[in-house]
Amino acid sequence: MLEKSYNPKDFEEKIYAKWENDGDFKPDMRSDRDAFSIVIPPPNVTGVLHIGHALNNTLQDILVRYNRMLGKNVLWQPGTDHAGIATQMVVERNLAKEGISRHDLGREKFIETVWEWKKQSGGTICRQLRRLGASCDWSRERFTMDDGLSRAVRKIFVSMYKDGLIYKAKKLVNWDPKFETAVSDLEVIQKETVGKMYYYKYPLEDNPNEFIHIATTRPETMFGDTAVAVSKDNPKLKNLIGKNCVIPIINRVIPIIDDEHADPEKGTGAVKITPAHDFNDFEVGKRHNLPMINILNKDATLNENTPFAGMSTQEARTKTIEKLTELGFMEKIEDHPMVIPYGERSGVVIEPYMTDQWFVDAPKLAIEAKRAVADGEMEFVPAVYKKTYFEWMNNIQPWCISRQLWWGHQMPIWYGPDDTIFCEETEEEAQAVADKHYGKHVELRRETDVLDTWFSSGLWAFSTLGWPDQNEYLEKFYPTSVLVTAFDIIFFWVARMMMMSMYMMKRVPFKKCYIHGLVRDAHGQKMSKSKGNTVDPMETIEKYGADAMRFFMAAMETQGRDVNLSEARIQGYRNFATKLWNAARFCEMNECYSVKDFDISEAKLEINKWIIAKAKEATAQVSTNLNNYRFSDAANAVYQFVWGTFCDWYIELIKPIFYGENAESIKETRAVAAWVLDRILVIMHPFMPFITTELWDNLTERKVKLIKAEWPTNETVNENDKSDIDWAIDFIGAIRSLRASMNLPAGAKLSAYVKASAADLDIIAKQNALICNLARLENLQALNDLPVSKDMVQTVSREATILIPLKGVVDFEAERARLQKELEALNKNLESYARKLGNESFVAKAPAAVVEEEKRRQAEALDNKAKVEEALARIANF
RNA sequence: GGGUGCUUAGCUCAGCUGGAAGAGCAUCUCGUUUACACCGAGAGGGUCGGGAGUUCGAACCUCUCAGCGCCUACCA
Repeated sequence: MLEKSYNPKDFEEKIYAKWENDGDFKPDMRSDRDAFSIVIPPPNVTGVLHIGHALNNTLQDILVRYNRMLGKNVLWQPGTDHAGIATQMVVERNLAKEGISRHDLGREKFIETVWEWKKQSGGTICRQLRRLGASCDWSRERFTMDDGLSRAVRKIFVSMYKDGLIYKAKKLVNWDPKFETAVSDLEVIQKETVGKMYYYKYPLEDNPNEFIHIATTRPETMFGDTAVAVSKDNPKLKNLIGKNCVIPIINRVIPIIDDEHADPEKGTGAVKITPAHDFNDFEVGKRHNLPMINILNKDATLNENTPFAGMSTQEARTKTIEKLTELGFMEKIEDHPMVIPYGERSGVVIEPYMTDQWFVDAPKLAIEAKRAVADGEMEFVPAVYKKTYFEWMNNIQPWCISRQLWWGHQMPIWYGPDDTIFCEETEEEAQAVADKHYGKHVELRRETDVLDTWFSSGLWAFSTLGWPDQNEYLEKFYPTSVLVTAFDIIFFWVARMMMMSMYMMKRVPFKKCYIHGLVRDAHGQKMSKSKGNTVDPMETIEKYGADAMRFFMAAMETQGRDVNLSEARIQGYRNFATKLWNAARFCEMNECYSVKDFDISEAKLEINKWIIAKAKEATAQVSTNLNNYRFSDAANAVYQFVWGTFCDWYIELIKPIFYGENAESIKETRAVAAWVLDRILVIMHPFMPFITTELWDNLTERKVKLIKAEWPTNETVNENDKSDIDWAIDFIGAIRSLRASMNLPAGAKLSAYVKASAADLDIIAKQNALICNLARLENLQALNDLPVSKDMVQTVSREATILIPLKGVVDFEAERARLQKELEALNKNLESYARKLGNESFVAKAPAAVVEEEKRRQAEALDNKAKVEEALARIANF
């Protein structure tokens, strides 16, 4: 027996453990069925499940479970990302608590500590994914720093290096002074702020009483200036070109040059050029062969090339202004809106910094990655994201992949004594090549830099499947079927996977890419810790169950839009689960058990044929919508069928059968009810895997597990099977509505009369008991020649007129008002029909079916109007 | 600056190829019935941001105005 109430805590974790132990998530490698595969967007190993993961993984799990039930051979490949900076940060923070820095430990020992940490605490997010119900094949769990995946990284690195797609260059890069490493453009967050614009002047070398006026937001960088640029198109300043000016304080002489970068309209028209600390100036410097003076240390303090060595940029800025003011060069300071770059992880100001770094030739790799999308080999869903993808790919810059961190894939680069580079997959190979190169044994020095985390993530689609080793998983599951991810990592990850995969595999990593939005709070505000509006999905699961949260995610996921999290709505879906639970209890109490080999086509009762047709229809809707990644439409189709059709109508309609005496009918109805409930469990399983499994396992002995039950396809629905009961439902609705509007006590059993076509009367005759029961009627009979009296209220359902005698209790005023209102509505509609049908071009140009439909409505409305007028006439004098 | 999206019922949002405006929550009535009050029945509520155009017909297509958002960018 099922418990009296739905309590997800009783079974969710238990059921998950059983699935996993039974190996239900593993693909069948001997099967030759179609493959369906997804690689999980690897969460950071340091991560805890946040609400965005809950959405992302719910959607994946729905697709995975659906396809598994469709009979495909399914692999959902899980794993985690080593998350270079993030992880190093966490471990460093832990060490700091004990007063230790990573430098105290040294590189090797530190890395050991990170691995130790991973062993202790790295599994959190995977445990949480299990709690959510994610049916990944955990036996294949991978980590981007695993031996196999590391080998993949080295192999592709070497290959790209040898193909000239990876190169070393001394360039300005985004430098994070906190972690003392380069970061990529994408890891820099631009924040709008109101800063200051500083105006001051540099004296000319040949005449210290003449000045060139400068405007800058960063006066402290003046010690790195190696020129001042003006445009030759600037009539006021062009005469200065070719002269020299003097940087105050340090009294260094620099040239005034002509460069298009100096826009006469902006600032003072003259720009100080600091090639080592500004991306634009760097370009100017290259054009004019200017010296590049580095004024910063790795931690962004000023170095000995400045008078303020050791100070932070802020301190130095204050000092510089003081000094300039003192010397009389300062002119004015204005507020100035500007954009300041911050490190995504560190939160500190990013400095353009001149260093040796390694780059991937992204513009070249982008060519094939773009072509694959343009040719439809990889398709974005929704398609708008294709634009975003191309927009970025068309403007892509070389990708800085080297990081001066310790945690990550150390680059397979070795330097010879004369700094010759040897790039090989292993140290032995590099040594061998080097020895041959030098003609003798030499000492090699390994590059200390590690790779950007996203380098290894870019290989995820094939490295997790065992590449570079040829194997059956790679064979069967690559390219993967679909990647499900949020739009914020299209560039970080999706684009890089495309580039890496097209380069190495010559095939797309996934055939489709489903992009979902962000999870926001109930009012569409972005969730953030500072606003205090974050929601912990684990708490939500604790409170309402994983199924309720999953259903919520599915029901709210409309293509590409953000999801607003509403606790009320999650509670609503918990209520939905309760509803299903109770419906199942109803079936159980009435002995509706699945009948082996029961043939639904043999159902004879109208009501049973009806629900079977509706169930097939709902199944088809869910299938179609899931096939098109329309999660909310799929979820709503299930919801509507289960609650609105099965519970609200079918269960109510079959109660009289169960309370009656017809053994044949009871037997058939029990079998059908059980069949429909089973069908519900099947089509609901991808959304709510736990409750459906619990019910599946408890209601009857089963031959198959629900997780592997067959998802029905290509069923035919006989429209005739639905029509009578649909008619009766409308009819019951009309009576209920009439009763409510007339304030007739629910308890009062009434008689009713009907005037209708022979066909409709036939339905009434057949479904009399059923209608009377739900409409609370004593009896319902055809109105033949029965005199119509004033003591009757009237309503209309489709073409049938319903009359209910109310001896002496009719409130004529209320009834007149009600009928009058109905009449007005009909007249309004009739006007619109007449207008349309009176329009010659409508009749001539609109499709015949549309015109016919309009005519039918007109006829129906006219008919109803006559009936209402009749009723009004009847009570006219009371 | 470039790109891109949004504006529909009190709230949060659906509405796929243009053919009589929908859901959930909230609100208001009413509760005969042992599956369920985490419930049931009924009802009210929208000139689909403003304007113009295309069309027989527009929430949907075009233009325009207004407001909001996101991504991206080197404006000293």
